[in-house]
Amino acid sequence: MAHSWPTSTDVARLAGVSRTTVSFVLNERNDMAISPATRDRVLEAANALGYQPNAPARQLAGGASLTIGLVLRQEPSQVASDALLPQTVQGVGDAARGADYQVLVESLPPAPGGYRRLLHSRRVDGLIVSGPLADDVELRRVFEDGSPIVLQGHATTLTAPSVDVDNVAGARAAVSHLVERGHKSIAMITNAPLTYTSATERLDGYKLALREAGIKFDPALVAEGAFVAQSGFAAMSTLLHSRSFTAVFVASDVLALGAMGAVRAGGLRIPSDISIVGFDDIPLAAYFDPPLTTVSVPAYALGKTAGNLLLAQIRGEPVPQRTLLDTELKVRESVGPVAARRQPLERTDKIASERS
Amino acid sequence: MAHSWPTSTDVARLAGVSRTTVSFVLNERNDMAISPATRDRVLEAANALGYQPNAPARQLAGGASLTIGLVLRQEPSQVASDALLPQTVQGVGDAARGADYQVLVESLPPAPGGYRRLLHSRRVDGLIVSGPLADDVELRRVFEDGSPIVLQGHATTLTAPSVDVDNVAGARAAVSHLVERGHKSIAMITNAPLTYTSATERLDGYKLALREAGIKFDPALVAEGAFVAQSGFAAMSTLLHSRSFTAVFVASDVLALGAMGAVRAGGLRIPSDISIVGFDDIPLAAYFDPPLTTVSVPAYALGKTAGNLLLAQIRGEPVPQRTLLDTELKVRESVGPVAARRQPLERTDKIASERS
DNA sequence: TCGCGTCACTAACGGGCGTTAGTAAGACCC
DNA sequence: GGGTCTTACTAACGCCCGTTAGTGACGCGA
Repeated sequence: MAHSWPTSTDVARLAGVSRTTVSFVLNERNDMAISPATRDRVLEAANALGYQPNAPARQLAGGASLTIGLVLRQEPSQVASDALLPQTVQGVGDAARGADYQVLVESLPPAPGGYRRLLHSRRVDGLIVSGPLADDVELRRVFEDGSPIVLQGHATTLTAPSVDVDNVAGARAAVSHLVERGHKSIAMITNAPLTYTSATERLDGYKLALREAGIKFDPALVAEGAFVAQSGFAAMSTLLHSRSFTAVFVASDVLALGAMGAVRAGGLRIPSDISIVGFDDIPLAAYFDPPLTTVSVPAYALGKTAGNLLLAQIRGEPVPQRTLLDTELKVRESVGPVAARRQPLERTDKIASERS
Repeated sequence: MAHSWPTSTDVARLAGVSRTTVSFVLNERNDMAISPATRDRVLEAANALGYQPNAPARQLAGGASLTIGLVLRQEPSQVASDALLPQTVQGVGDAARGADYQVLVESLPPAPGGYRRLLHSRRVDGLIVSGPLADDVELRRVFEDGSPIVLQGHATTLTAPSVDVDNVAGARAAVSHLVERGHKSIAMITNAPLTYTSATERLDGYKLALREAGIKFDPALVAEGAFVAQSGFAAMSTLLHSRSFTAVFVASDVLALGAMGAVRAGGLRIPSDISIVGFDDIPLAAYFDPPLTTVSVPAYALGKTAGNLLLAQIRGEPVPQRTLLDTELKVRESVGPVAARRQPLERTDKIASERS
């Protein structure tokens, strides 16, 4: 089917030199002297043939794979609703391109031996692992074996370098913003189950801001969400029917949109009845109704930083164990002054109904 | 840094056989007779050492790269706001995994020689190219050279196999739905500039539905959008101030959200004053206010189909030149009966202002 | 006992590249 | 003009695997 493309032997023959000379010229090795005339002849020949070095052969000869692996450990439903993923992937890609590397994306290999196969078979020089890892024994083994690895977005017992956004500080800023506007009764909807470190960290930031404001933490004001808008809708419905509060910190914009729907379904208005602050600043957040005040996550930078750290590690450079990127509070229109205290909503069945 | 992992020689030594025997056993070749006892010894040894064949060496010995390339040609800003991209990538990944292939993602190499380098250097066995290609001379050359290629989402003059959603039928269904509800004055906002085939196809579907309904096409009712929500906001503002209509077909959910903001900014309500139908059915569309009636695009299937077609092509099987996937109209709450005719809005400066 | 066929394996090569060791040719010195 | 030093190159090996040709052991019928 496909042609058999030219090899360095062809270039050598055309230029009338040995294959070794071709290799020296093309790899720009200055420790070996090549006359300018020969050099030009070789380059010209390579150009004329459209020669492209055979990557696997090159790697076999002792080089690197020039490829990094990006392993997405999250569930398919999670990645589908992860509005920041494209930006992160782009960041990784740009970091890679800067070092002439490629990116191999492996979306969730629950199969045992997943990492090992990739590294071991020399397909990749290192791995960026994103998503929940909990106590991934295999990953630990691979890392302790000396393979370059960068964790993205999740702290673990692993001592591998990790990159994440400063979830605690971001959540704290979000809740402090509500406090500054006079809110004292502030609920929270988590972005994920509390087995996810990003969820616990954002919860910690919430608690911290409350403590700083002298507000007592009330566990009943915290509802657990999970990745998709529907869970934000459900969590908000529950909160509205069980407790009274004037503001909510929803630790994910996607869930915040669902939560806003639940607020409306309850006949309340944002921000006059309920104020909302989100987290992530997905591209659509500025177009919610009302535009969502949220904590901006530098998704592109997250990917780029992870990529650069991995590349540094591959080059054998020392790398910090934990890198936290700053968030930024984007103030829009979903937060208002504190509303009059109200009673929890009455139960009505239709409110909690799902949407397609 | 990283260890030097076991090679097939190590396995052979441990099993007390030759390297060739190891290869026969591991590749399950039945044209060569191996005693069960030896077979087991080899497998055991491989297992004990955690042996993993060296991919580049294997490829050099005549095999394939077992990798397909996914080339994203769209602008960074486009991919950032492409809410369906994660699903598409997952589809491609699943198709690949089924054939023991990996996926190499190359996000937009505007550099000349981009495709060639990838194919030519034997890094990938084939390419899925998504995004605008217009008249990509280089891609044509590569394809005519016999390299397996699948185009995703864009018709061109190229005769390479392509996969796309049936944009015309989808748009037609969307607009027909509005017609059925009694609308006769229907505007449209395109999802992208008309140099993009997906934009012209959706426009064609719009025209087709109008013609079927006996409604005259009015170019002044069509505004051009471009990928991001802001452009939907701007296009809608323009339309509202220049023309009178009762419904809009916005050929992208992301833009539809922006458009909805413009409608509200004009003091109008959805669907009582203006009905809206979107396109794409992004995960958040069901949580817009009101929930958006839209044309559902099977993003995952799009990726999976593209992957499967490419793999078939790599295997040398015949492949259809054009594959169109069906859309499905999701009826939600953004379309109502036709409202009373009204005059265009008065010009007010603040309405067209940007949002951060 | 020889010839023949099967079984179970081994030796050796090829793939394309990087690289080390080595060689011929010219320049230079006394 | 024999020796050393530099310049400009080449021959040959290794990376690790798949694969083809070949070999020795063995059983069996004539």
